[in-house]
Amino acid sequence: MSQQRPGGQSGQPGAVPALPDLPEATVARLPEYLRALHNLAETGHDTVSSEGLAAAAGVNSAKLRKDLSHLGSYGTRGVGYDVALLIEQIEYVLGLTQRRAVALVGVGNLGHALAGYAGFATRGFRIAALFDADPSRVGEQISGLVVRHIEDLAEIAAAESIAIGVIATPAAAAQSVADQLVAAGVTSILNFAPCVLSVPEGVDVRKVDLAIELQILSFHEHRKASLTSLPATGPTGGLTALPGGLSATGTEEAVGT
Amino acid sequence: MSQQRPGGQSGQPGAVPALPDLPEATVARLPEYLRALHNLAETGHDTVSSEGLAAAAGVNSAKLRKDLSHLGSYGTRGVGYDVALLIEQIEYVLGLTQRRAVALVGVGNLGHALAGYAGFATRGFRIAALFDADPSRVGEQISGLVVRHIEDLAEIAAAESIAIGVIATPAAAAQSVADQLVAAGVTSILNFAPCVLSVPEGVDVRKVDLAIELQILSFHEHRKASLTSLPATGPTGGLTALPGGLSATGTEEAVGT
DNA sequence: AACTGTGAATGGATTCACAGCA
DNA sequence: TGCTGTGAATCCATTCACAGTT
Repeated sequence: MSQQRPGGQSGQPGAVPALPDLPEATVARLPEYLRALHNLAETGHDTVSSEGLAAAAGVNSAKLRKDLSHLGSYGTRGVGYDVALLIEQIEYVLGLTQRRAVALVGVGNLGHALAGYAGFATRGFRIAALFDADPSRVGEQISGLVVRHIEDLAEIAAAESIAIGVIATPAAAAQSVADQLVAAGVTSILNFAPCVLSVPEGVDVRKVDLAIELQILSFHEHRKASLTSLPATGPTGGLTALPGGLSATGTEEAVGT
Repeated sequence: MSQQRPGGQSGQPGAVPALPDLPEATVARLPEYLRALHNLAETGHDTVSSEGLAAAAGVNSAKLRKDLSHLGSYGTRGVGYDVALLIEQIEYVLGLTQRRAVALVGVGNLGHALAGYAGFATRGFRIAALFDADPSRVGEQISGLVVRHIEDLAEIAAAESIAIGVIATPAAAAQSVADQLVAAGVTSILNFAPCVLSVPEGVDVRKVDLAIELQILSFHEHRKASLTSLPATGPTGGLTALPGGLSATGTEEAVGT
């Protein structure tokens, strides 16, 4: 449990090291832990064991402990983790101690829904501005915000200190929008358009493609169907008919990314 | 390998070759390759090199070749891959030779958007029915479909051969909806509600949590900011606003990964 | 000459199993 | 005793580099 921190070892109790560089897989799970912790806090739990939190987050406990150990986080042996403290630590690491301003570009079908999505507001973000390229949409009011023309992006992004952009435009427009976001100083992009974006070094892009998620499920449907109708191994290549071949999506683990 | 084409044959399972069991990471990338291939086909390309396809899909060429080799797919050395053939192979493996019926539960903000999302229709899926638990929403017409009460789910799922369900309800309702989907014979679930679902073995769940995606980006923002400025600070219980908010100005020069 | 397919090497992530602390 | 934190072992994924094919 002894953790080293780069630069200074003041024995400040409860202090968190600067920013440990976490494995990406860990980073991707921290938000899920955070959500589970908030649930626990609301239901009156002050402490929680790794087993309990792992169950609430849909992972196994060894993974959870390893993830938290990367934070340098302290649980108490024999007891568990302090819920409130762990929430603080994770929120700090994720940079959620400030409410981050987000620009949303594209107020079509999906954009409308995102603009109204309460989950953003309740989990650390503030949609600070809406943009669209279609003049007939500019001026429209959505969830208390007026849609601005994309040309105003740079100006507003600077004024509102916007560092995160969400692209909810058609694929054809996405690269151009990304370029404009980057030019306006945005360094993180969440892209809902079904296309690859190219951005300069130092800009992070995450992609959410709804159809791709369904296609992955479709693969598993296809495989399940082919397994039930072809109990024995298929032709070609000496397949292993091992029962362990299934990707177990049991009652405890139901999530993947 | 004697991989036959899906072609106009019926979806009779006995007639098709067994599916190779692909690494999950490969499965998750195949839809992206497929999208890139469709783009290439539309722009008149008959063949494509691993280098070219990799660029279009946003991966490196070694990974792409390894992925495709798992399919048993044949490119031609010295030439590349046949675009049309590769599309067929990937669509076959992903189970997209049939248009799969999908049930969408929850027609709130997000549900509305999903119901109208053209990408589902153009990429292998048919939204066959909409459901909601709120009686005031039942009967409403969205994108040509009438919203049904969730109680009718089992009946309609059977009639429409629905094996895939999408949950776009609030978190509080999601587990109950998942149970009902499973009871209705659904074996794959795409969950947009921010919660962990528990489902029986054999049911696949994928989760999309929009706030989590932003929180992951937030982490990277935080890290970028901490690299360019402050050394070490942390919350010691009382939240002190972090020094140096964020200089949103430019600065796309900085870190690597 | 150009490109694929793949064994081998590397690097990450997950899991195991237990030492050590409350 | 009950639980965390962590080295060691294992598993999976990525990358390298080149043999082999057209």
